[in-house]
Amino acid sequence: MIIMQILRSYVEPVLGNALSKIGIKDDSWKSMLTPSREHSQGDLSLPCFPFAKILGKNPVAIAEEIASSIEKTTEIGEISSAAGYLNFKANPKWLVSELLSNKIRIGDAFGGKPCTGRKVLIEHTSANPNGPFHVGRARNAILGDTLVRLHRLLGNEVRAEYYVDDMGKQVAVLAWALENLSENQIKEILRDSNEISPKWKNKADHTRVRWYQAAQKLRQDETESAQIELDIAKLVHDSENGNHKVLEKFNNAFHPVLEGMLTTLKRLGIEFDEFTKESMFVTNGDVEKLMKALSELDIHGVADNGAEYLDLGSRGLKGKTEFYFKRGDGSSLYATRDIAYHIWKWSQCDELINVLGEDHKLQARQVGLTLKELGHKVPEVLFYSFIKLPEGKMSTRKGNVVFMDDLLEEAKEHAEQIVRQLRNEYNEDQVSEIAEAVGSSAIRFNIIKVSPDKGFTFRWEEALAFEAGSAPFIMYSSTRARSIAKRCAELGLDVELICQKGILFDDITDELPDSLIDLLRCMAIQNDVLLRSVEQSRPNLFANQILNLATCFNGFYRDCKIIESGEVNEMYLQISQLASGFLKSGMEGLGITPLERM
RNA sequence: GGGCGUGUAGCAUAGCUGGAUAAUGCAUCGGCCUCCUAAGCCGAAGAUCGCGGGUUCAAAUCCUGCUGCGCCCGCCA
Repeated sequence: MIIMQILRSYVEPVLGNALSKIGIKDDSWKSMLTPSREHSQGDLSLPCFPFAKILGKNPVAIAEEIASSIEKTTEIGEISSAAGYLNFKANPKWLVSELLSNKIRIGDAFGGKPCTGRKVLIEHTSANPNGPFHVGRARNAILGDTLVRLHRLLGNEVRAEYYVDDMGKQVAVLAWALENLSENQIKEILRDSNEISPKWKNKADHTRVRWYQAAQKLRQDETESAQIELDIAKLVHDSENGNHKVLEKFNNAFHPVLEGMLTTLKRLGIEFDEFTKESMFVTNGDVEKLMKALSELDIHGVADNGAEYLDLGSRGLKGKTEFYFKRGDGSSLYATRDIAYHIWKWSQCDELINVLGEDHKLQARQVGLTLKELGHKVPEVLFYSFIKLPEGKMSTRKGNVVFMDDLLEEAKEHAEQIVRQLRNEYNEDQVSEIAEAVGSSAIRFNIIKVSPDKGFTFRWEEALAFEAGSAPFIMYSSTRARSIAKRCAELGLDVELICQKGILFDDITDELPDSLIDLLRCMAIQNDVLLRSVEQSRPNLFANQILNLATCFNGFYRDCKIIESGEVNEMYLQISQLASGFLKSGMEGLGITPLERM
């Protein structure tokens, strides 16, 4: 149930009537009737400037004329004009009764329906399993998981996928190193690098990455590299030809690393429904079939050594237009396998979304154009810009990197300090539980709240700021609401029963505090914002909504005492509980852990 | 060199399907805990929305040129 759309459905007929009376007959004004920019003026506004020319009148006068010709209704509480704008304000009493009517399923943009019937497949993260997450790589996982959660909140059936790169050079390097280098050799090769943190010496993503790094270093070393390159090339070649023994070796090499990486993500509330291995499309023949199909396209071309490509220039690609899908030796490339993967994904969903770093833009374009060429739909892609450090680009090699595991620990410790300071009555288990939730939620929110296409500079002070504008701020509002409900229950009230009662329009007082009305309006648009956030794949829009909701709740909390000298105001309690529910579902949508107390 | 993205108070950001006085947090200054959790609330101050042109009744928002920054332009992944 989308309240503001309901309001619109009441406004449009009366407004259309009024407009046709003064000579505006067509419907073009409908797109001009938009949510008010100036929040204090109304909920829906119509700028009357375009009518000025048509009617030969001053827009201010037109707005006034229309305003005075429309009668208030139960739903429309106020029609006013200001500076050429015609403003409609929802009747607060109507908002209260509508919101408390239990017709709205919290967090569900489509009212009573449990499901939209849409199957959405979201592929995100898919990081090469060769080392621990740093905050840069984690932006993908956090954005992707938030998108997954928001789609679920909307009622879509979602599958979260991790595409595992289990073949090719990167894994080959890791596998080679694990087989050929001893622990002592690693120590020697990496003697100039940072030591592994003792905290993570049992976490395979942190330990095995050293083998990977050592191998990378050796490969650059002139004297050693030739034979290593040959060895690795053979492994790569075998894996690409679907050699089971080699693929198993690769699997044994990266699997513990992937497990370690997933442990980190789990701590951030991120989980996957399915892992799909890249090698599957080689071993099941899909890639072979695909390359054959591509060879038969009009835009297909062959290089001197037999390598094959598509010339996408005629399909709108600029710059270098050749898109190679087959090497001279006949083997496939990463992008080719990715296309096979996409065709497979399309066979099991209605909507396909990929979360990719901005460095993949060209590649994604090539994949998209090729899919189109083959008669498939093009997936939607959420691109994000990279996270950098104040010192510059994040680079494991240069040691200029912040590991997600360290950030999580640091955030938790910081939160623990604050909890101990603020609530010395909590025991250590409580402190730890709260701190863990606060820490990981804050990290997530810090990243979600900024627009994906914006570059992001990671700063410790910001990641560890738990004030207004952060996840803990939202969590705090939510615990306030819960604490009130608990108090009411302690006073012997059946809170749930009271909330089910709703409230009759005529039983609502005419004088409602502004902050209460603000909270109502904020709740009224929540599902609209959710829908927009999902449609545009912009989690930051919804993050902002929940921040506003928390702020509005705090205002309501200030002005509307629910319990006053032992007496409970039932309407306030119902509104508080509704807000509590909106906060909770919103937090779940963002991956913020709701707490009972903090 | 070409393509894509980005530039908004001291800092970090929101707004960019054109519309009213450009919103929020941090930092700065001032006020609020005998009152449902002060991780909070209220107030003050702070912006030539990168620069120049254009379209429009109306531009932070659309178009165009310039400029700073980022990413990409492998028969790598």
